[in-house]
Amino acid sequence: MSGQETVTISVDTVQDAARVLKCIGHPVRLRIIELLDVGGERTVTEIREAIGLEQAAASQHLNLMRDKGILTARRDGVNVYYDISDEKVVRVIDCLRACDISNR
Amino acid sequence: MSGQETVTISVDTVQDAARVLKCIGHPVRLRIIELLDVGGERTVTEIREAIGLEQAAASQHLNLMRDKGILTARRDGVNVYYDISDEKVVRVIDCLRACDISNR
DNA sequence: TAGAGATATACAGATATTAGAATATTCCCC
DNA sequence: GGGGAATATTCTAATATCTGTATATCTCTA
Repeated sequence: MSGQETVTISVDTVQDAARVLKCIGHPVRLRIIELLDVGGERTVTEIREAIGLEQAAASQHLNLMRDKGILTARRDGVNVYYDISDEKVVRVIDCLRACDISNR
Repeated sequence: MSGQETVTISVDTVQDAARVLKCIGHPVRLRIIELLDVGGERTVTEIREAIGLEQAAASQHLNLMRDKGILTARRDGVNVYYDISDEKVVRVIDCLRACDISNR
């Protein structure tokens, strides 16, 4: 570390961090992440029913998060199981809970 | 707590958390928060120059975050000093750094 | 009060997001 | 191979967001 660097998230990577945060910053997607964080991997249908989503909407949100690298998808026969791909995301979510960001 | 609740961020407050996250999830705004977190309160002009923003753009992003309760504004004569309003937001940002969410 | 610097607001065009409906694909089982 | 369930893709309309330009407001000082 140089010591003169004031921005600890570099300018280059701010883009990526912002992209992930923005993606998480949607009520439906946040609830999906919550669900997966608490209960582990789930089928699209399970997620759909737990949260109350149209099939297409569920699929779209899940794909979006997979594209961003937030979720992984694992096919098992007819089902596709989604799960959180990266412990880092979980830690941010845990921090959200700990900080109770919504209770202001 | 009832014990049957599986979603630890309640459905009601997920909306607010998502709103804050989405707001933070913008490269410019994330950099502004970074700047304020590291160096404390700053003038609009200082922020503007540090990040390289048009005056109107800076003002708009700052206002947006103030509206969301992320920043506070304090007028001192001709200048308006912005700062992070809530330790909670700082902690989420710190967590972001700790988790290095952008380095995946 | 006039002028100047700092900040905010209004508006418009471009772009992105979102939800829903329809359709397609994939996979298993018969 | 055919049927059916699970999931994905495509398209569209409504809405929201972003950026830039122009204009307005605020505050100090002369």
